[in-house]
Formats: sequence, C-alpha cells, structure tokens
Amino acid sequence: MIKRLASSFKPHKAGLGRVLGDLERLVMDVLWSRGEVAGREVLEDIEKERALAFTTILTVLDRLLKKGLIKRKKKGGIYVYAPSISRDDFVKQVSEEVLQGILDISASSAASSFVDILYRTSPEEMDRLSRLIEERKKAVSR
Amino acid sequence: MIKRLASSFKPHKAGLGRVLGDLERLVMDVLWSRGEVAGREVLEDIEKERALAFTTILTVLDRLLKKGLIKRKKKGGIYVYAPSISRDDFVKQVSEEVLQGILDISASSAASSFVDILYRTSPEEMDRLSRLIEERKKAVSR
DNA sequence: CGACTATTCTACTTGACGTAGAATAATAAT
DNA sequence: ATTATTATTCTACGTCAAGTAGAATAGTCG
Repeated sequence: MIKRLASSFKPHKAGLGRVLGDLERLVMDVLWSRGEVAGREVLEDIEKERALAFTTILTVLDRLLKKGLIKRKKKGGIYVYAPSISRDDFVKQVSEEVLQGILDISASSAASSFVDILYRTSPEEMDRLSRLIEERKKAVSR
Repeated sequence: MIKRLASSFKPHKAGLGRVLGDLERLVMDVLWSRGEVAGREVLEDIEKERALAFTTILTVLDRLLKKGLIKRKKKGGIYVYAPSISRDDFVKQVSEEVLQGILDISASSAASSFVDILYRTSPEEMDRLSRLIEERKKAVSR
C-alpha cells in the first residue's frame, strides 16, 4: 500500500511535475511507458533529452523506491524497475488526496470554484458531472 | 495583484498549513484576526504558544511581505503589518489554483473523485453543487 | 547624548530534489 | 581464476523554501 502520493502539490508546474520532482517525473514516465526497465535503459531513454550520470538515475530510482512508487527485482544479475502503481491510479489517488485537502479547507468555496473551473476547462465534463451527482443522490435515497 | 498563492499545497497538513509554512500560518492568523499589528505584538501573541525570537517574527513578516500576502506602513515610528488579502479570499484563490491544477491533470478523474469526496465530507454541499451546475447550464444556454 | 527598540543582513538548519563521484560488489571475458 | 567491466550503494555537494536567530545598523525617546 502506498501512503501519501502527493506530499506536495505544485499547481503551477506542468503535468505530473505538480507532484513529482522534474527528474522523478521523467523517470516515472519511462517506467510507465516501458514497464520493466533496468537503470541503464532508463538512462538511455532520458539521455536523448539531457546528459546525466548513470548514478544520478540510480539515485532517483532509489528515492522512488523509498517512496513506494516503484518496485524492483533482480533479473539476470541486474535490477529491473517497474511502477508499483499505474499512471492512472497514481493520478486518481493524487487527485483524491488533493481534493480532500481542498474540501477540508472550505467545502463551499471549493464547490463553486470547481464548477467554474470545470466549465472553463472542459465543458463536456459538466454533463458527466451532473449525471454523477444525480446517480449519487439516487443511490443515497435508496 | 497577487500572483501565485499556492506555490505548493500539502494535502496532509492541517488547515492553511497546507499552503503556508507553519510559522507563516501562525503569523497570518494573527494578522487576519487582529488587522493592523506591529511585529512586537505578533510576537506577543505567538509567544503564548511557543518561545521565539523577535527577529524570527520579523523575518517571517518580511517573507510574507515579499510574497505579497501582507503589507505594512510606518505608524508612529514603527511598521504595522496587515493582510493584503482576506482569509476568505486567500482560501478562495488557493482553491482555485489547486483545483485548476488538478483539473488540468485529469478532468474526468477529478470530477468523479470530487463528487465522492464532497459527498463524504459534507453531503449538504451536494445540493448546492447541483444547483450551481443547473444555474451554470442555464446561464450558458441563454 | 545615550539607552532602548526596530529594522535589516546574514547565516545556520532541515528536508526534498538534482546531481554525481568514490567505494564496493557482482558479473563477464580472457 | 584473475582481471576488466558494470551495477549498486554510500556519501556528498548545490539549491530552494522555511524555521530560526544573532550581529549590525538605524531610529526613537527620555
């Protein structure tokens, strides 16, 4: 079980850089897209963008390991790393933690902002949202 | 105008400690509850809880000043500090930034989580939320 | 003026990352 | 098996935000 994915959420960074360090995010992206990967391979992927030392990658992998985001096992003498949570689940859990955090601070303010922003961000989602709410109400009254 | 209030949101801290450092939050609470206050007075308030040096308070006030969260002016020879944004507005803006950040990552996942959590956190808000949505829809179709 | 207080500067600390070298362990090649 | 090559672990330095506070400087008041 993974405890807290979003120890810190930075709204003004890009994508999952909101939750992960820049390099950590790059590394996770490699693992999420390739599955089981050796440290050397992670480096090779990332090196296309920027020059880094092999040990830098290993350090990051080690930290991700400690955070519980990835796991590893020996395979033919070397470690191969793999995500211990899918990208979707990660996003989902992070959203939940952050939304919970916001709702705790101010449910009413969050609710109206949510509608405003959701409408701005993706109007199509609004319909889905109201359907979700109706379903939820029914489920409750039953 | 204040740029980014929530440079980092920590879901697992308490209250506004999610957005501010612990001491920063204490200081802001003093200012929010008392309005115009001198550094020395802030210290006196906070000292009831924990022993701190006067300069520590001044440093924090200075950092809050740089972040734009408070302002100050000379009054009878010394500076008095005051919030440059109300607590409610602060909370509102932070919510917006964070919600926007979450929605950018995944609108659909955020929408369903939002309903789940809102229902858990404050079911009464659900009605308000669905009313908000209906209003919004009307406003748009008009 | 001199004592006292306020303000500013500078700095050390911690924790999360980014970054990587040195030391050590393990594997492979000759 | 002995060396050459990699992999892994350790240790460490840089940065940034925030907590913390002393030293230096400036301002106020009796």
